[in-house]
Order: sequence, then C-alpha cells, then structure tokens
Amino acid sequence: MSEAAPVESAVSQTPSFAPLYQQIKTLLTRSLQGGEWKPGEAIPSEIELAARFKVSQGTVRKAIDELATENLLVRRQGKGTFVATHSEERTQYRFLRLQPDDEAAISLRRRLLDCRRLRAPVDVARALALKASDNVFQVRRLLLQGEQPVVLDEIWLPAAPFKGLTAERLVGHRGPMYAFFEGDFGVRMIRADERIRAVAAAGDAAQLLAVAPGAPLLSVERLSYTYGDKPVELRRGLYDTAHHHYRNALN
Amino acid sequence: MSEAAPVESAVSQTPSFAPLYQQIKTLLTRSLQGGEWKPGEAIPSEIELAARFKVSQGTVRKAIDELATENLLVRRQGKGTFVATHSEERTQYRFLRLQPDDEAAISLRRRLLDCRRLRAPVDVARALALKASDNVFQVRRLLLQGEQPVVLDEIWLPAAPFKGLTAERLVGHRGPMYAFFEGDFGVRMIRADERIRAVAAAGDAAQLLAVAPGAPLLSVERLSYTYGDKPVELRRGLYDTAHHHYRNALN
DNA sequence: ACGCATTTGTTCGTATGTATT
DNA sequence: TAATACATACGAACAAATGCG
Repeated sequence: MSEAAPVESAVSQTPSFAPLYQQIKTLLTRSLQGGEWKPGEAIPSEIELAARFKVSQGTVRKAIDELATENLLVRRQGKGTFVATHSEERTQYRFLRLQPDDEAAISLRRRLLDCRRLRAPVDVARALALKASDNVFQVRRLLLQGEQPVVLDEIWLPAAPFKGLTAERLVGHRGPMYAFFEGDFGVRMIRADERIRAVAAAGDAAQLLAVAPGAPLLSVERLSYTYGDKPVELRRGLYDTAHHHYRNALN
Repeated sequence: MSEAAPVESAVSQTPSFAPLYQQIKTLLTRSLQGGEWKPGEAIPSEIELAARFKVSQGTVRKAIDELATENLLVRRQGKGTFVATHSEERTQYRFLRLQPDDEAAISLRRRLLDCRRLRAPVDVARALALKASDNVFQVRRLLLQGEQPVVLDEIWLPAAPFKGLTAERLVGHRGPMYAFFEGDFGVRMIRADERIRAVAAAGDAAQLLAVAPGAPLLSVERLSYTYGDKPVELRRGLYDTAHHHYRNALN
C-alpha cells in the first residue's frame, strides 16, 4: 500500500515519483518558506501533520527527521517540533568557526565601520545571482576580543529583501546578525559555503586589524543561502589567526 | 515490549540504561573495532543481525542508520551494508578539502621527502596521547599539481601500530595514504579535527613550496581518530592557496 | 531474456516509554 | 495527575535494486 495512494491523497503537484516522505519533506519546506510557521514557533504535531497529509505518523516522522538533521527544524521531546532560529543561545555562532587558541568560549564585541547602499560590483552580483543594475548593501564591521581586533567582515546583501537596512538599526540590535536578519527582514540563512585562503594583509585591512602590512590573514569567503538554495549574503572575512584558529570537524 | 527484554537477551555488559538501538550500535561498533568485518566487506543482513541480537529488524536498522551517517558503514540497496573504506573512488579525498579555484577536479602527485623514526616531540606526544618516551614516525611529503607544489605535509604516527613503516612501502602503494594505513596496518581513520590558520612561509617550507619567504600559507593541523576516539595521526599541512582554496560547507 | 532470491528502502499500524506542561 | 508530543520498539507488507541461474 505504499506508492499508489500518495499522489491523489496528500500531494498533487509535487515531483510525484519520489518516496512519500520526501514529498512530505518538500511540502513542509514550502510551508516554512511561505512563512506558515515562523522561526522559533512550533509546527503542528506529527499526528496532526499525518492527518493533514493523509499519511502515517511514521512517514511524517521520517520527513521531519531529515529536516531536523538539516537544521531547518529542532525537535524537543515532550514539547514539539520547532522552526530553527538563529536567535537562540545554543545556535549563537552557528556559522562562525573561529575559536581562541586557549579553548576559552568565544565572545566578541562588534564595531560597525560603515553601511552603504550601492550598485553591485560585478563579482558580488554574480555571487548573489543579481542583475548588474541591482543595488546592494555593503556593511563593514570589526569583531574584537577585548581591545584586540580579530575579524574584519565585509558583508554584501541584496538591497531588495533588506529594504530599510541602516547603520542605526544594525548597531541597535542585540544578538547575532543572522537573528536580526531573520526577525527584521524575514530572511533565514539555512546553510552556507566557505572558501578559505591565506592572504597577506594590505591597505586599510592591515590598519583596521592592527597588523603589519604583509602579515598573513585567513580569508574566509562565505556565501549564505536561504530556502530554495537562493544566495542572500556574501561575506568576506579577514581573520587574524595569531591567537585564534578556524575549527573544522571532518566526518 | 520495549525496555524489559534487551539487557538479558542481546546485551549484557553494555551501558544498559540506553535505548536498545544504541546498545546495538555499540555492539556493532565493537565488532568493527575488533575486526570481525574488514573494510570493504559486507556485514550480515539486517535480518541476520536482528536474529543475532534478538531484536526487531527496525531496531537494527536504526542502529545501522546512525553508523551510516557517521560514515562507519555504507548502505547499498539490493547488495547489503558494507564497512566503509578509504580505498574507494567515491571517498578518495575524504579528508582533503582543498580544491582548485577553477573548479576542476583535484588530482595531485605525491613526492615523498623523508620518513624517519624518532622520539616523539612533546607537542606531538601530547596530541597523540603518547608517553614522552614513545617513538613516532615522521613523514614529510609534497603534493604537486603538475610541477607546482601545493601542499607540504608533515605527518606524525605512533610507532607501535605502524611497526614496519618504511619510505619504500610509502612510495610503493597506490591510492590514498589512509587506504594504505587501513590495508597494511589495520588502522582506520574514522573522523578528524582540523585547526586552520594563516601563517608566513619560513625556512625550508618556503623553498619546498616554491614561494617567497613570508608569503601567506594556510596552516592545517589535523588530528585523526580511529575507533574509540583514539588519536592515531597528527598531520601538519601547509597549503599554498594562490590557486586553490579550502572548501567548507556549513549546515 | 527472464524470473527468482536476497537485501535494503519505504510505508503502514500499534503499543509503550519518556519528557513537558 | 492527566494530557500532549516526541522517542523507541515491534511486526508486517510491498517496492526497488542487485545478482544469479
């Protein structure tokens, strides 16, 4: 009784020749994307979803399992299943892999350098899949440990979804920047790719990071994606790794 | 009928207050560690394992599922479940995240520089959890793209499990070095941690990589673990990232 | 080329355990 | 304590891929 029913009953316009649980997964993802459930909120219980999609609880469970391993949802026994958010303690620095060499917990102050709106440079437009005429925000900021600058970030955001972004609002918010994006603009980052290089400090970067010109810096270029593999942020970071390192786990 | 039976029937000396499928997972891991099934071989079918452990097929399945996501096992529909190995094409450069900037497939030549046996330096001994008096192998090698050196690796291995390692055997083997370790010494690397920094080229490293002294290089310190979270390799790599980058996916 | 047996993959249903409110 | 929701466990059936005769 596995493959006959699904198409008519629960689904309709979906790929259709995929396993049921994957079709459910697609439907759940659409609801997330469409904002039916907001970050931090609980989604309906497995039993409710099973009734809604006319499949068994186990099938819903398998779909949710995969969305949970992809960090789109968070399961909490006894409470429910929740839409993942960047504004919780546990996922605070979800995308920042930098750690102090002494294994202390990382805690960085932010200093905003500037926030401008301008025509997208060609490389930025290409990375963000924008037209050459589209506008973008360029945000530059420092992250400091104590008085010591550690990270210089240059952040590029498409102007359209971030309409209304200002330096004041950037400075004003508390918590991670991705939580700010999520709450104030409804843009959820769900995954990212990074390209890492060693480069020599040059120009104002050396000055801002208080290192000698030519000093080695870690260059981290991050492209962050929202639902549907849509790129919505290009972030170019320069990390001073004199007292910090980038940590990565290989499995 | 869920939690009463397991302890007497299948398991006996295991944590015991854990879910059944986790106990099964532990037992499977022990068999892997003990060499009951060798890398590349098939393990018994789910039904056989269910009979052996006196649990349902679904419970075995969940245990295998987790071991598969941890890359200890590989499932193949219609064929069976196999012990993961480093000697297959698909998992060739499982731990090497370096990629050419032009997105071409990576293909590097190896050039062995030296392979020596010596008393473990203190930092190496600490990383590998060895006594100060223990011996280690130090292997140094270059990875080249065409004629251009890209990676300089310094590899530290505890002497005991790698007894009999020589430069000749290192040069003689085909395929990834981890496959060589696996086949010739029975040492399987199952996960690794990396610490990444930007450093300035110095001394013979600059010469060997054919870069100017002071040029920025990516420093990648990798600690690889075998079963039971036992560290068995410390690898210090210097990557020339002029035409390559370290790729990382954040989820 | 065909069919059969084997093995994993999917789906359903049911019952019970455990955490939260 | 009771209700709710996720977590674990069992059993059964069929689908899909594979390999063999």
